[in-house]
Amino acid sequence: MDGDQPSSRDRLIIAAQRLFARHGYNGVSVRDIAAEAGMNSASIGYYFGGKENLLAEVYRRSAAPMKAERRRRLAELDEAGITDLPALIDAFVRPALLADESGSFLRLRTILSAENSDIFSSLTAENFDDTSAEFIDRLCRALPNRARTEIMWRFHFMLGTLYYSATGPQRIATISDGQCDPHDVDRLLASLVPFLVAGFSAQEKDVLS
Amino acid sequence: MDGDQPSSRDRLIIAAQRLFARHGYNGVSVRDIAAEAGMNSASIGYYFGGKENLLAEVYRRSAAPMKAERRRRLAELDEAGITDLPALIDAFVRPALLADESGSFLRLRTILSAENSDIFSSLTAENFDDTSAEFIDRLCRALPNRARTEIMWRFHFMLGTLYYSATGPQRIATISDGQCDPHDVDRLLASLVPFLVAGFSAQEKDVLS
DNA sequence: GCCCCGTTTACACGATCGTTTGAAACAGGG
DNA sequence: CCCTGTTTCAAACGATCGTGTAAACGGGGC
Repeated sequence: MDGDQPSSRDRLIIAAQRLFARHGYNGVSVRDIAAEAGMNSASIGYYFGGKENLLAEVYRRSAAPMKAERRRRLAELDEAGITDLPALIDAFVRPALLADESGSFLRLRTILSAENSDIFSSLTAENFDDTSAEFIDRLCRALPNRARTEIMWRFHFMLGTLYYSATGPQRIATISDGQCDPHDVDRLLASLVPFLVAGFSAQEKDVLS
Repeated sequence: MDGDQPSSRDRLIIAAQRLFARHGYNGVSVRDIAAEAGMNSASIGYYFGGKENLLAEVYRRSAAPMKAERRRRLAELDEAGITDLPALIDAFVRPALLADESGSFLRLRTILSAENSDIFSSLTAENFDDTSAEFIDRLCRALPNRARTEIMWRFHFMLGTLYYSATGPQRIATISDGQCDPHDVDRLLASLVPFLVAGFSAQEKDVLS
């Protein structure tokens, strides 16, 4: 192991990531974060200039590896010439659930989207709009006789299954008496990917609009 | 129209419902709620004894019509002898999105699940566990050669698509340049129900576990 | 030795939080 | 009209919020 300790700045980001994901943005004070990191509460003003900037830093820090992993898997698919739907969906879904332990970043994003929708939308657009567009393009290519609008709806539904698995895991665990554990990522994916593949492949119902 | 004005107590609940759904629990102060209802902030202490009790009241008040509508539609199905999957899923999904304008109750529940997971789980169990079990039973009957565990996973995914449609609607609207509007409930359902039907009907992938 | 400068600390500021209080305003029956 | 119980109000409570400030710390270059 490398003996380098994380810098004070990093310790703050890590502590904030954990607490924000657990209790939301408004539910955590700068004093809480500083205490979790073992530092003085004024240091977050020193390093980031304020609580909001710390949040932005947490968001960027967490989004980066997830984006990178998605890109890596896409490149892998390209190299192997694979274009089938299951592989594509897996390449999108798996990095989101593996990015950090038990998807605490997805949880953070869900909370932000509800609590601070203005801050959230700008952060999301900044960090994810390009990746999403890329995946929608590929989905359209994998499903050539589905309308692009319909694909976008289904992409939207897929995001829902992803976020909810990270946000509300205790619900399914309760209902199933512990038989379904959303923290077991491999088991979750084994059910989620076929579910999504079938959903994406569904015949379009004739809608009036 | 009936000339009865809503009672002061009801006005507070309605105002709280709106604000909680918009900004979360921690993001709204009792003074905000009182102002929205046009009353003094002390009245929420007078009527409910505290902010948390007001939240519980809001939750119960919002959950009731949604539950009732689901039951009504199920009874309708029973009466007509309908047991097919699309009708069943529609009976579960539609009341959630129609219960109040643009699913603000789903939004509230998502926020609570993330912000105050302890309060939330008790409220959810109190208000929804029976309904969920009922639907899972019916899903198992409609899909007799799928394992119950798998059905529960897919039920979990369905909840995700529901909640996310209410929580993060702006995302899909942005990505699609406004072509997909999650507030258009009919259009949303026209895409969502076939998606879910296909997902529920999917072949099970052979999982090791 | 000394100073310098990036870091960390303790502390105070004004604002706002949830809640409580006590009295004013209100209603209706005697 | 007064009495009684309910509802509303302004004001204040102690606690905690995010932030700013100024002093103390500590290791490398002179």
